[in-house]
Amino acid sequence: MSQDIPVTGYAILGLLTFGDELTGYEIKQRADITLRFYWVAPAMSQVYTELRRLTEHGLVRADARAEGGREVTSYAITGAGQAALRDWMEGTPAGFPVLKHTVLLRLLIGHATEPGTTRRMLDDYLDELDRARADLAAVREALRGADRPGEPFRFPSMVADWGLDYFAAETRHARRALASLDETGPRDDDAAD
Amino acid sequence: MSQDIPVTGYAILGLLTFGDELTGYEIKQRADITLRFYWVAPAMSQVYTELRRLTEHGLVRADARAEGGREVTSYAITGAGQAALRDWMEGTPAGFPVLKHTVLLRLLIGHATEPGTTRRMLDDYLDELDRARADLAAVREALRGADRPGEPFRFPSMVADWGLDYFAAETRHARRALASLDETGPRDDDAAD
DNA sequence: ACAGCCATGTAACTCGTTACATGATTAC
DNA sequence: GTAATCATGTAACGAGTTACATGGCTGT
Repeated sequence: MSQDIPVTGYAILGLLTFGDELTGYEIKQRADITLRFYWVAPAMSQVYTELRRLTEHGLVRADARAEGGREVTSYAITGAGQAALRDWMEGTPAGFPVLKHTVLLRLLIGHATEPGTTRRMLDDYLDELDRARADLAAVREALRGADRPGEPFRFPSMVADWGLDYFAAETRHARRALASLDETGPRDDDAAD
Repeated sequence: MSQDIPVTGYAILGLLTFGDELTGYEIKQRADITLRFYWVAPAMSQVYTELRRLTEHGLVRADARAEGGREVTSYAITGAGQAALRDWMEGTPAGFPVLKHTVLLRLLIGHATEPGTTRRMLDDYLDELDRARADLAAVREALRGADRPGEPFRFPSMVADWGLDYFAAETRHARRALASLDETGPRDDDAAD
């Protein structure tokens, strides 16, 4: 049933389960505000590639219409698509999240550079975290009113709350790391060792 | 100075800053217990590919010797390698972590499957989290005694503590999501909507 | 004797990216 | 009129994976 579709394909399929018919362009936009936090923000070209594959497998239906002078194609999930998605969700082992955390990677080898570099990196990270937090918080707010059990945005809301807590935790960790860096003293030439 | 080296290359370079000369095989092992949590556990073949590239760029020195009947090659970071690593750490913008979180992705579209599937997934995730936590805790313990400011494992310890807190937070989030799923009632056929 | 670990690599392949290309519609 | 946004693709490429291949050394 569900063969040869990469996870991003299922992610796109998932975006199409919220009711609307979407163009590739719109899927990219939705991905940028949702998937981006937990999976990836796929490139436009990747979205189109994936949509073609899904169409070939019969998991989505392409609905091409002429809108003014240009061809616009919307995509809707098919019955087979919903079945494939369900199969995937039931039949795939949880799989541990993969974290590509450049900040932690660079903190790990912090001894290979000056403390100031590491501090600057952590400060930058705090800024970016705050931006991400604000973006996600806006998304979360937009879901209010339809986030109770049985309502359409229940699961997206749960995920958004999870993500907001995650960002909050990351902020705490980065602050703690900064504080720990200061333990040596702002200029680290006396108390070391 | 630092051109054309993928992040995993710098990660390997970083592993070589802790003093030892390592074989490709040993690097893979170290990566599996450290990098795996914050970056990736590269495939063996990838480790060798990267080592060849680093050698070509003069960032590591390959030290081949005959050990019994077989050729064993150890790698050590060079001065140029340390400079390249420092350049990379100073000159690269922080870059937001990329999270490929299949569990969150599937929770996001939880409405597309039965509640039991989602519960099972979260239960599995809790198990895996506990295993990962135990693995990382063991690593953390091994660093004790050399984790103060100025000591060699200060930064690895900071990162391990960060990671342990992260796993703890994930555990809380998964439990909260499970609790929230139960809000509808263990069998969800009455109070929904 | 045989399994499991140590050690090194090649080949084929896939996901996903960046760069490039095109053109229509909308907002200022 | 012109910039931004909507919309769709192709081509080249790179990082990283799995599968395959080889062989010595070590413990039981």
